[in-house]
Amino acid sequence: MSRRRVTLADLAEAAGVSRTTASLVMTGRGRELRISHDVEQRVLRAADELGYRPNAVSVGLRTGTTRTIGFVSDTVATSHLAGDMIKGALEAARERGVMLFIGESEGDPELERGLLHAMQDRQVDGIILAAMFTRTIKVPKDIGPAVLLNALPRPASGLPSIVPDEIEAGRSAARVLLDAGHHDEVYVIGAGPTLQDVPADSVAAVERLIGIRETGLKIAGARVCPDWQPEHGLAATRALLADHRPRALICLNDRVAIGAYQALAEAGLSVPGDVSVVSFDDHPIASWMWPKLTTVALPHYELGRKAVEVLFAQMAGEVEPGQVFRVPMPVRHRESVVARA
Amino acid sequence: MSRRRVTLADLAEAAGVSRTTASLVMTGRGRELRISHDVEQRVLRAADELGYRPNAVSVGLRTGTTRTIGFVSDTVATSHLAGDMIKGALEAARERGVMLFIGESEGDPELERGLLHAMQDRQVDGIILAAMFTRTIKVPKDIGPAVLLNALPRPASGLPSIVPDEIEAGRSAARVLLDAGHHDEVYVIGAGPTLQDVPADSVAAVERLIGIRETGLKIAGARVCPDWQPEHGLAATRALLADHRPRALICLNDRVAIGAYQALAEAGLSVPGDVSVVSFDDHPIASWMWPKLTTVALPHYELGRKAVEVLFAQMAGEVEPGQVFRVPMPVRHRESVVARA
DNA sequence: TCGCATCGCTAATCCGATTTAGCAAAGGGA
DNA sequence: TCCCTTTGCTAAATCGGATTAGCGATGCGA
Repeated sequence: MSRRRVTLADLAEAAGVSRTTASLVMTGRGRELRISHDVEQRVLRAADELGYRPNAVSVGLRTGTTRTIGFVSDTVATSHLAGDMIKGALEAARERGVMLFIGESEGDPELERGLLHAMQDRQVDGIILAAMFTRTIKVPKDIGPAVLLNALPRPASGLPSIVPDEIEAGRSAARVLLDAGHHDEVYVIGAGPTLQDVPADSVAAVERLIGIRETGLKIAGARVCPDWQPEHGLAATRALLADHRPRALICLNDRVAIGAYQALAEAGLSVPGDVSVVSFDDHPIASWMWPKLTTVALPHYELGRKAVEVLFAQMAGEVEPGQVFRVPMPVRHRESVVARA
Repeated sequence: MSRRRVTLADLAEAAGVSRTTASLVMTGRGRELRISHDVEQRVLRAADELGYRPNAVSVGLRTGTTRTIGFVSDTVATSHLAGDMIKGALEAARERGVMLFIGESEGDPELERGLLHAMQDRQVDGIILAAMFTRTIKVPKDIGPAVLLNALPRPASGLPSIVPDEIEAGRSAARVLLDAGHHDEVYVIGAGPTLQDVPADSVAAVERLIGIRETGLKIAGARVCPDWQPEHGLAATRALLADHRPRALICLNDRVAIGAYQALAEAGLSVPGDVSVVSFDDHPIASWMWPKLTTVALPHYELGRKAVEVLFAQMAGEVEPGQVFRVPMPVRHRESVVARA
């Protein structure tokens, strides 16, 4: 039904010129290569009439660049938490006329290799290696131009990294409470009080704690969670409330905060009247909770954008080997923190 | 640093044969074209040693098929709700050795055209046109092999569609209540009682209502919501409770149910003790609510898988023009429904 | 008028594979 | 021994562009 695609040869014939000339005009090198204004117009008009669009596969083969990048993640692509990362990458890519391949390795190195190969075979211009949770990863050999998103290379690899600025986020959370007059009776749920008391492999936990402590906020106590799920937050907060009467809680993420809300309600304590709560991540649920949760947001969208920007900057030679880009985590002020009486 | 890729020419030279022979062996047509076992082994060994992998761009140019498909959505790709759709598509694609381009049109037809062009220019073998919420869409001309995901073509277009089976889901939700002995005093929140009382353009609302009513469940009353957000569910349920004392609620999605929970709590009613609640979507939040919400799940993952399967079936000529595939919506039995005393 | 530069365009090659057509050598029948 | 197949492989064309090298015509200075 639909006619064969219009090729450069068709265009050349329609305009009555050689394929070379047609190509020169279409790639904008007409001026440079002394094609007359008259012929140029003829070609452009024909291109318009025929609806000529160059075959990107052919261009890719000839030039070696496909205006395509690969986005390989452990599972981020489809996660309910971090889809915005893809969105940021997608928009930054579109602005550059670049398409995105996506793939999920599910943490399987064999699968990851396969995906990287499939992408390299398709001549992607670069690759974004993304992780669901901020962590260190081993970088495959011969990966070509690449950046790490939400991840740091385990042995230094020279690849640039883009990560959320968790330490500053920790400071921000603490400052939210300090600014509200909470100088003591502040407890931490999810990790702490020492940097050893954290869920396994959690870069976020460690850095958030560091940031919190740097502000000088006095941490009255803390409860670790083996994992940051609502039920763990619930259990940890219940345990805390058995012996203590907090005036403020720093929950190490929003899911933990859900559990904390629950435990506080059980204990007959109101948020924020009796206890102020501040958290991290800005999971969508944070603005559905009641009262709405004040939280320090993971900037997924910005992380995704930045990854593409850095990838291109790197290909242009504008990035130091191993450079780490920290993306600020903004505070979402909502209803769960109130000034201390 | 990393050596130039190994090409077919390199392989041929290493094996001491012509490029033709090397190609025949590598594409498995050696037998057919009478290449001797000896030579075949020589080529295979060389390929293994050199780590030869065919350049997919070149193959794409020559054969016209790229083992690549495009996934274009209004916004589904990055939505917190439907990332699983991508995941299903991704896995089904991987099983077939196919890569996925993704793109988001954000509902902008101009942007959509651009994305489709970018994909067609890259010679994708087929396209999945996906929608965030089930709805009817206008299908662009000359789209080539394509399927509609979570969408139906506005003027019939011959393209196959994959949609969740919302009518059966409505029946399922009603049956959950009927099975628990709720034959009356059941109210609907979000739409109804008639098929005109629905949010604009909501296929889901209409079909869920149809299914609910088909079971013969007596709907004691209903409240429409302009949009299915928690605050609307809250308002609608408050309004309902002002005049009525329900024993069960069918919320038309989980976000509405959050609001309903809130309103019930305000009114001093417990779930499920006083009021059973059943809902739709199985948003992640449903299993975090307290008590955990019984809900009829949108099978995002299965929808995504099915889209890829149908796309390939269609290219193989195994699909009727305009065929509609309805994917079952399973009930997630949790804690919000209890047998009526 | 001759030689040379410039102008305006095109022929030919290349990218890395697949595929068609065909060639040289060996085998088989008369 | 001659001719015809069959066997086993390869040369060459092709996909759709980008790019290099170069060709004929014109203009200019000497």
